[in-house]
Amino acid sequence: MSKPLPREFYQRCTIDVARDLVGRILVHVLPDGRRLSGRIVETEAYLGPEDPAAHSYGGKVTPRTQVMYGEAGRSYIYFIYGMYFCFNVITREVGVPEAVLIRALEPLEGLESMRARRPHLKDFELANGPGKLCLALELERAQNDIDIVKSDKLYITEPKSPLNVAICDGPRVGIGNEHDAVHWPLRFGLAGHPSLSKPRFPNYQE
DNA sequence: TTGCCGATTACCT
DNA sequence: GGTAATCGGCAAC
Repeated sequence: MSKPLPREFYQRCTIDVARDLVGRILVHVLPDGRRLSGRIVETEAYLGPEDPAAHSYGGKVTPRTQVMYGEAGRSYIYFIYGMYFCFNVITREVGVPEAVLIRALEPLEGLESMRARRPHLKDFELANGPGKLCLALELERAQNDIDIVKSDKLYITEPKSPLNVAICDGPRVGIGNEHDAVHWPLRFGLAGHPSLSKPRFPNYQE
């Protein structure tokens, strides 16, 4: 098994973590031995009490958001729109409820499994959105609040061959119209990658 | 290519 | 009871 990124990686400034996670590899090894993985091509930073788009806005603590106050390097998976899951990683120190949402992957391992579940999709479309990547990697409630620094089943690691591609940024997706948080450039992506989610990054010219 | 809409449920007020 | 860090289908342009 390749080495998970260390706790220190996630204990830094959330914006830096979000940008630095782009290009790295998310791995999920299932109980039956199947290995599902993909290159992270898009992320978003969520900045805690002062971020109107964060679940932890205003320092809110609920059964759902409790994980956000925990240790950096744990997973935060929540159920949304009655049908989908979203996968996040907790950042910063204990008590500071910030996280990075993983928004899109380029599928790398386990393509047969992913195609079998979504036969009508092209390979690059199997995980090009936060809900879709959870379907592709089979991430759900059971994977919430896992320590992805210590786990050998769910972790993020360095790619064998890093891509030398520019990282673009833009406003976050799906967070409504309140405040000027709509415009904060907290979304990061591998410039021009086919597996980026919709909508397109506005400031990136292909 | 863009935009609207319905699906479906946990969570919060 | 309203709404959400979404997706896929379909209509219109």
